[in-house]
Amino acid sequence: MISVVETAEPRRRKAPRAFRRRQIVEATIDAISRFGFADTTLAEVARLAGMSQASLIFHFRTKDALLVETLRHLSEEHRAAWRAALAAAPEEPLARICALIAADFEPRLIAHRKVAAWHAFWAEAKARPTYMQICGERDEERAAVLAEACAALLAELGRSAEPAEDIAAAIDGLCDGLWQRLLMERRSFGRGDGLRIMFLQLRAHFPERAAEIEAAAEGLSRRRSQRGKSGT
Amino acid sequence: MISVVETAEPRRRKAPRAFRRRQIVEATIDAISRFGFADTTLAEVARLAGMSQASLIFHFRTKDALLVETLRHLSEEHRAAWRAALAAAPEEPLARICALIAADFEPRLIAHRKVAAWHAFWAEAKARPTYMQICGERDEERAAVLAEACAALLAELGRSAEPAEDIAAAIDGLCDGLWQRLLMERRSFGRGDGLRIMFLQLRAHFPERAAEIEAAAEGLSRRRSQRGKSGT
DNA sequence: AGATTTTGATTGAACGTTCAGTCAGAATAT
DNA sequence: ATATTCTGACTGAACGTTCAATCAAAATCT
Repeated sequence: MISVVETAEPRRRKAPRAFRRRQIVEATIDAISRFGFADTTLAEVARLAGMSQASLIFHFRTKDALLVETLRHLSEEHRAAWRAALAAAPEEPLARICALIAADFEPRLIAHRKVAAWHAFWAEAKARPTYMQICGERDEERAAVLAEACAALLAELGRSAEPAEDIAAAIDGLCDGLWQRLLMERRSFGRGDGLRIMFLQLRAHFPERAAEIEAAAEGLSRRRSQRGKSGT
Repeated sequence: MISVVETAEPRRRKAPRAFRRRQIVEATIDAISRFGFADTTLAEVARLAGMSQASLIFHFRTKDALLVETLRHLSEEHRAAWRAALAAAPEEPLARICALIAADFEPRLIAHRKVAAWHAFWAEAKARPTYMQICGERDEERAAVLAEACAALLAELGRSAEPAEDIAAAIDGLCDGLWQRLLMERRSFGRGDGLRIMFLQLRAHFPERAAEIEAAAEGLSRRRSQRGKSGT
């Protein structure tokens, strides 16, 4: 439970730059999730990464740069996940919405380490404009796609008068809220619970398509069991 | 914008214990909301409170104790708010649900300072069991009341088969998610937006009572304008 | 050999906490 | 009423610790 990434030959030097950086970023996520943002020190990150404190400073110039890189890593991973899910989904509004929701609850993304780190950055973002910007970019893009899909679906249903933006905001907001629950009630609240509630809400917003939504939910909980626990 | 609580005679010594403690707690909320948890130092809190660093330690024994007291203060304030709202609401399930939602968006509670501080504590909670416990107590109680009201409402509507707990979780989760948006998009997202989306979701869950819900929403946005900005 | 990567030892700054002492006002004595 | 004692509130200066960052030397790779 100490080192994050084990190599076959434990003492290989001169690992590729990118590999070491990634290794350090993962250790940073671990440190933040275990000790919180305030108590995450370079010494602790170095211990978790299995290397010296000076090495961290060699690869990232400052602690701040390391933290920014870590947030950017989380952000990119999340963006890649929902983009891939969207690309794989059929060109149909409801399917796209379901894909976005499912992507947000992929086991890899909601691993406790990462959810904890996300929240730490979010909380700190108000004080650091850089964090705010990185988080903001990520959210805006996804929110736009979701709102678009909602608008298209409402048009299909002859409900164009209703505010697609607000329905999208409700879906997006519930995602965030359930992520928070994943963090706070790790033992009693898992991926299956989150997905179930998301799709319950989706059915409430689009009762005409309840059957399809139910089917999509079934498909998801079938492929993976209740609580996902994969790492990266 | 510097001192939190202004007194008529600015330099009165020997202020009542409780008064000073409160003054310090408010300064702590300010410091956390401005600089983040990691950069909140006793020196800064002292500056904001307009007194010496040593005085903070005199009133609270340690920095940790001050932080715990601050979290407890936020928690109590929130609990008092929804309990009062519940007491004032008619003994009718839907009205109780509306009251709980409205209470969560009272201007006093969603002042930027407080939302920011809440999130900072939530993020640190995973690393500090004490925080987790204080946050947990608050949530559990409210969630139970909300679930009960949902169950009663479903019974009224002849929909007892549906999972009241999950609908309550969806409502609660959206509250949390929208709070997060209040924090991240302070400029573009206010109390009115939050309430509008909350009631949109509520109408989706209980379409039979859409008219009443609409009326409740109207009543709220009428009494207070779009974005509330009260202090304390 | 020369460039790159890694590290232990070190440094200066910042932090929470301690402490001896000041001050104002209440309590008590005269 | 005035003087004296006592106590809780408050402070500035200092202490010991912790932390991010530096650096020169060692190890490794090309």
